Amino acid sequence: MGTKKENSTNSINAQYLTQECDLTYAVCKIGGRWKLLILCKLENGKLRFSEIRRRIPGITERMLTLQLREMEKDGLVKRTVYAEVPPRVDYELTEIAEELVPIWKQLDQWGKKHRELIQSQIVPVECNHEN
Amino acid sequence: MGTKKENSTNSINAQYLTQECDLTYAVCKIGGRWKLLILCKLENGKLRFSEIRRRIPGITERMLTLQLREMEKDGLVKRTVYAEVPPRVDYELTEIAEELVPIWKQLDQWGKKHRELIQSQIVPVECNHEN
DNA sequence: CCGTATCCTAAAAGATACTG
DNA sequence: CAGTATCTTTTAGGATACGG
Repeated sequence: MGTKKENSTNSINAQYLTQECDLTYAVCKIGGRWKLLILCKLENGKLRFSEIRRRIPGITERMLTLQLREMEKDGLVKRTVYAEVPPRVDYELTEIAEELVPIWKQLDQWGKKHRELIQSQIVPVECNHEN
Repeated sequence: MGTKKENSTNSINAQYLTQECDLTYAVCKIGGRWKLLILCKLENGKLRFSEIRRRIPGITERMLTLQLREMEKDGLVKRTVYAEVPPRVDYELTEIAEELVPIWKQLDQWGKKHRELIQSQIVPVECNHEN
């Protein structure tokens, strides 16, 4: 105890961000493999821990917890614990996180477009007999 | 030789992307610590290797090369080599990468806003005598 | 000038078991 | 249900030296 560790993903934060450009700052806050993906699940309202989890195939509980905690700390999600048995916790976007919605929508669109573009280019040299 | 390695940052690519959502795909293409930062330097036109390098404090040649190569492969930057001595190489955004410009601009704006917001919240308990 | 090649460290992420 | 706690693997990224 006392040895803080395992607290932050995107540890770029500490050094590089204090005076760095806002883009780098933003990337550190919402970058990484999971964050945007988690946030976008909350786009339509509150979700419970297990609901988020089910919507993100492949994420472990540990990772989800880690990312959620970090985003809570960064003011991106609001965590609400209900004093019930069995326990119930839900997560929702904060105002500042809501402002990211258009960004990830565009990014999603871009991803789709890029993927299609790339796929149309990699027409294999040897013709695929499937078609 | 033959053992491919050290080829990809964001190696999430391989497995998770084939059928994954477009957002994850996009994150893999332009995520990571450096890519957006590099791309945005090219926003106003071609730049040489050394120029990019100078504009990104803290990046090593190795990292810059790695990221540029990967983005070239992914169709995000176009690399042009001039047969001169001393050698000259420049990089520019591809069309599909140009479409990211509004996205990183918004992200930059968001970063600025978030940073200010957070800073205004962390008003220290003990008043700072500097002001 | 524009990179590679090696070697290395530190994070991120995964597997698994356990708990209030 | 909603997490922690460990442990291990994998990957990103850095330092440095050298090369066409």
